[in-house]
Amino acid sequence: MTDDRPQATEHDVALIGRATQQRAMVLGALVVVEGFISAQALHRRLVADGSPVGLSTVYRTLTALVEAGRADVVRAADGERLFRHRPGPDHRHYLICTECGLSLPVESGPVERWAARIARTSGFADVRHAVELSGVCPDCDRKADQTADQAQGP
Amino acid sequence: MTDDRPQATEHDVALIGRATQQRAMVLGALVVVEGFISAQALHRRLVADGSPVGLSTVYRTLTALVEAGRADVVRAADGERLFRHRPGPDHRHYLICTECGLSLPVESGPVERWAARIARTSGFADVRHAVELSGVCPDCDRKADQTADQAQGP
DNA sequence: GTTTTTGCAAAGCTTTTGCAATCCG
DNA sequence: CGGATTGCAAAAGCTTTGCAAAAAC
Repeated sequence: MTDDRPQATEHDVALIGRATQQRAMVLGALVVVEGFISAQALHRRLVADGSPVGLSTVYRTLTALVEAGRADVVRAADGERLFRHRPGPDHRHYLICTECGLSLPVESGPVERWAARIARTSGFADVRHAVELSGVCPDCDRKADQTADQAQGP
Repeated sequence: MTDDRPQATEHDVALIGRATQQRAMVLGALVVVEGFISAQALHRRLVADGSPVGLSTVYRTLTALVEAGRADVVRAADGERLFRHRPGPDHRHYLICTECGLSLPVESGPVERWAARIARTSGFADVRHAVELSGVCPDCDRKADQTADQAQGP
């Protein structure tokens, strides 16, 4: 069976308006992913899993989750927005693999302190920071090396 | 006369291929702006100034400048890309006013060191970082306060 | 029974690309 | 000349929106 998926859905979904099946499915899928994913990719997953949710609903739900503070959003290099379920209330930063999307929380104390200091000393109000670390994770890097080897001849 | 505009153009333009009038105009306009600006806004400025450069040329030139390290690019909240002429060769971070676009370079040593350490310890390859600080500059903040005061009644 | 939400299709955005005409060297 | 560059228009992506049908409370 396929019922071992996390489903802290019904409860959370109410936070963004009426509790509908679609919102529960979108949130459920987002939780399962455990990493950043684009609205379109999430929609593809839902459809593939036999949960035919409309793309606009996915967008609307994700936007609502972000506004409600239940999801984080970052901007990929190509401009796509990537969403991630936010389990706790803290503000974190991630190191994201540009190949496979794997995301790793990183220790962000120094950046937080740096940003706080700039906020204090700059005279600016309501200072926010967005920090995105990206790279190629060990797995993908290994695969890339193998491909490169093949390409230049065995 | 209107000849007091910075024009370190002809020389720099050569760095991205042939020195054409259009590229000189795009780079010239970007230098004059002294801050972040979108490709479309820059195009509007050029047209308004009687320099009818094609929008695609603006995009191509800005992209080339970024690749050549002569411009920085950041992503606005709405996904638009904002470009800025980079006078020196160093990699910098800015504090950008969300109201007026004013940008201030900030001291970024701590972030650089933090990012470098993550890169070293994570096992990821080719780690890059994007850091964006934004807020409301003192001028705009003052204006906003005045507006708020008026709104709630004098 | 009313009000919100959905889904589809169409539009909106920024950005990229194809290709003939044009310009630089 | 000959290849690089331009400009237009069309295409490509991601995201948003209008509106009738469906679902929630």
